[in-house]
Amino acid sequence: MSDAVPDVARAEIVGAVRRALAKHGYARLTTKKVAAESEKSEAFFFYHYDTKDDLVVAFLDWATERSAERLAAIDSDDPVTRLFVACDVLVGDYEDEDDRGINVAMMELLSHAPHDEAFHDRLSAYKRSVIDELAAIVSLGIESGAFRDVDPEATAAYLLMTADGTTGAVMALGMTDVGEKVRERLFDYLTSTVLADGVSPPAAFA
Amino acid sequence: MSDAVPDVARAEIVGAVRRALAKHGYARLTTKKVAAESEKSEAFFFYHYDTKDDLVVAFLDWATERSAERLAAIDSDDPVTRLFVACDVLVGDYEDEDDRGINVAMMELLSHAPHDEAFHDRLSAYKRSVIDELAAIVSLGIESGAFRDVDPEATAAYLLMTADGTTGAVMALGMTDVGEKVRERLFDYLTSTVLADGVSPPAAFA
DNA sequence: ATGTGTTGAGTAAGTACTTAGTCAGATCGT
DNA sequence: ACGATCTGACTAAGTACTTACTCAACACAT
Repeated sequence: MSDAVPDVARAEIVGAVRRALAKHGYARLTTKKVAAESEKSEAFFFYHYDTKDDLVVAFLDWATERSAERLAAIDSDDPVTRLFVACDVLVGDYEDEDDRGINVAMMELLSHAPHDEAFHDRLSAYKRSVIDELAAIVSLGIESGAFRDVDPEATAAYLLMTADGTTGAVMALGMTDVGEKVRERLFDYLTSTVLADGVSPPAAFA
Repeated sequence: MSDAVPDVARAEIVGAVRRALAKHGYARLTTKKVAAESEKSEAFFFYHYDTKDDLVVAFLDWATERSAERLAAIDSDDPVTRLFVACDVLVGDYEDEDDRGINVAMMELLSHAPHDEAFHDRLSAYKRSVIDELAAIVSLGIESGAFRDVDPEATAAYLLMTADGTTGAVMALGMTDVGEKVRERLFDYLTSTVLADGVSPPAAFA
């Protein structure tokens, strides 16, 4: 669909937007700064995309796709493992600088979503899909008897909101101590409230 | 401290910045748009504050103070009631348009915090103070025997992160259904994990 | 008269986006 | 085979406009 932009050009553009966002933030983003993050000229970006906003949307599409793929890539048949790993992925890795930049950028676009329809549409679709994905894991666990009979949708939403809030404080403000504590509580919650009696968390999340 | 700006002028300025942020977002905020939200001229704002950023910081100071006051204003001696009401306040009221605008604006400033030291300093101090406040309530509850022997700091951080994530998705994306579900789960969490055996939630939070 | 508050009319430095053109390589008629 | 022509990718140098911020001048209370 609408693949007017060649892959190699889009990769270059998305990379430059990503680096510029990490360095300056969305509010201070200019097309000049984007171009400065690549070897190409400023006009190069306007040759492939019509407006500055389209550049950012291209980055956002890439970022949401990447995040969705990371969730989908969890390769385990065990619902218990899948749920713990999924939450771990959603909270994010604040040691990794690239990851941090991408997460902060997505947050800034999220908070600008009320004023930008393209951001709003893409981000709410993304959040919905993550909730669906988590709810599917929860449903699977209930069927297999590993989980209690909780409401899958509500549980999924609850877990995602906790993860989102944590990435905000940790990635944007650097409150890593809070991040550690919340991660711990979150896994405690899964163990005590979602897992059925007698089921233990995966070894890595003790 | 540093009350160079008269109260009446500051109120006018903070109000105009608040309305401009609600209407356009931080990324698209201009001093012209701020002035358009008041009867005063653009130069009026530069007479009282040196830079555009100072105007936004004045708003941020007002907003964090307002939020902190709301938490502190909870008037109950019962730790159970105080904890439930505090969480209710933190998740926010997404029916109220003003409240929504303020919360979205604070979120946008939060996600810009990595690129703005003034934002970073104010917002991390604010988050810390909220965690402290919540932790104090939890400690009180433990002493009184109404709560289990949980870690006050970790529990406080966990609750705040969940509330923060929820306001994000709900206020910025309008996912009110998710908000309802999470609120419900959050109160369930308090009831089943924080409250001691036999202690019931306040009537309003059944 | 002096100081405090306020403004209309600026200005220099950006801002997103355009234009007119270069250039490498595919396609073509002969 | 070989030049002519076309096409998509790319850019240097703009353009029209917006931006944050300034300043001389005015109002008015003390």
